[in-house]
Amino acid sequence: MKYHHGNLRENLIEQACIACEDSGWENISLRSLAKSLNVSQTAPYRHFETKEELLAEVAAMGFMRLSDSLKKTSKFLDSGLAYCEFALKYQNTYDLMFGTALGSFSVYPKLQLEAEIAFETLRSDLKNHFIDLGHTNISEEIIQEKCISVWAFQHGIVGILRKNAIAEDLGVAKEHGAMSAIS
Amino acid sequence: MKYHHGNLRENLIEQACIACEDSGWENISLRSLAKSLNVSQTAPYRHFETKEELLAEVAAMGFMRLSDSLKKTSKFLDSGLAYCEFALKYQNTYDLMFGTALGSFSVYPKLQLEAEIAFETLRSDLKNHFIDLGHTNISEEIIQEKCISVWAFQHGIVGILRKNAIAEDLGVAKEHGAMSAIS
DNA sequence: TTAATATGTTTACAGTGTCAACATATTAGT
DNA sequence: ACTAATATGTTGACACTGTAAACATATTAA
Repeated sequence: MKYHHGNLRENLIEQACIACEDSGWENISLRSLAKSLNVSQTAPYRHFETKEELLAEVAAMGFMRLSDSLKKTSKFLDSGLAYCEFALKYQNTYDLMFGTALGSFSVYPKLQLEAEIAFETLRSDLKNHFIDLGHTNISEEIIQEKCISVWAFQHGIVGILRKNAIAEDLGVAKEHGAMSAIS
Repeated sequence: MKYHHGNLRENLIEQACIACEDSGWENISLRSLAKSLNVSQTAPYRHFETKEELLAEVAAMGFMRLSDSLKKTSKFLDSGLAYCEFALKYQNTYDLMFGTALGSFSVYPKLQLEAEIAFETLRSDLKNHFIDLGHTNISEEIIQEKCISVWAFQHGIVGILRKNAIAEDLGVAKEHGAMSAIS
């Protein structure tokens, strides 16, 4: 059950998650990761074919945590805020999840699965929200569509505002967020 | 007027733009860029303090081209489409412009300026759109706010859809885009 | 014409991802 | 229990990378 190191694979993911949030995915190096775990520089290659494969694992963990954050909210309108908070609290991880480090999610089944779970969480919240509002006969397609809108909008707001390219008033945008996209 | 190479600085930016769109900003290297211009590996450092400074220049060019694309549209509703088309046509450049390669735009005055010009283009289109619709007394603040919404939404849609994380039906989303964000 | 400055080169350092060859610990098959 | 297969780890190497320091020369300004 126990090989040389024990569970190098999980330890690598764990350390990579920390390193990612600490200093961004671009500054993660397999070599320093390996060194910090007292293991040779090429040891990670027994567990990941490439660095990107490890990063995909880190991103998947990010989606799991996002799902958790979303699940903690009771009302849908809080979801938007929770999403924003997650994105701003774990900026570096968020960048990995939605940035260009990884290609299409479909290359990494686990990552795709976790991303879908996060989306499903939002979708069911939205569905309940519509029910609460008395909109009872809304098709799944429309819910899906609206959900994409909400996600995209929140994602866009977060991205644009973090650039400081246009405006700094995040508070307004946050409250504005979920509301306007589903109006 | 003519130094050793002539105009190495502009040539570097030019080649970097091509290389970026060809293979992504992550695969740009100052060394290979220098080599392709028949110049020593460290020559670029006489014109850019760091690689990021060159990338900022490439991103600024991207915003200039985005502004051009937006200016070519006559009606506001076409702006959203033009934005989407730009983002999808110049994916790698778009990633540089909105991704995590550069920090806050304000570090690079020229980049910030060009980004603001692009935003202003969209904003004036939106203002005219409201006028066309008969909404005559809308405050600048609200226009600004709505404009951020539109941009963020389009940005979000592009990002999410390119991930294939949720849905593939871009056509729907594109048409859906500009409309719903300003409803 | 001379001094300052802009531009370019050579050399070097420390770091990277990843491959190939090899070593050994663990497990599976007989 | 012995053996073969496999999983895991190490060493060493290759070809890259950004960028700093020291030096050389072309152009411009005084």
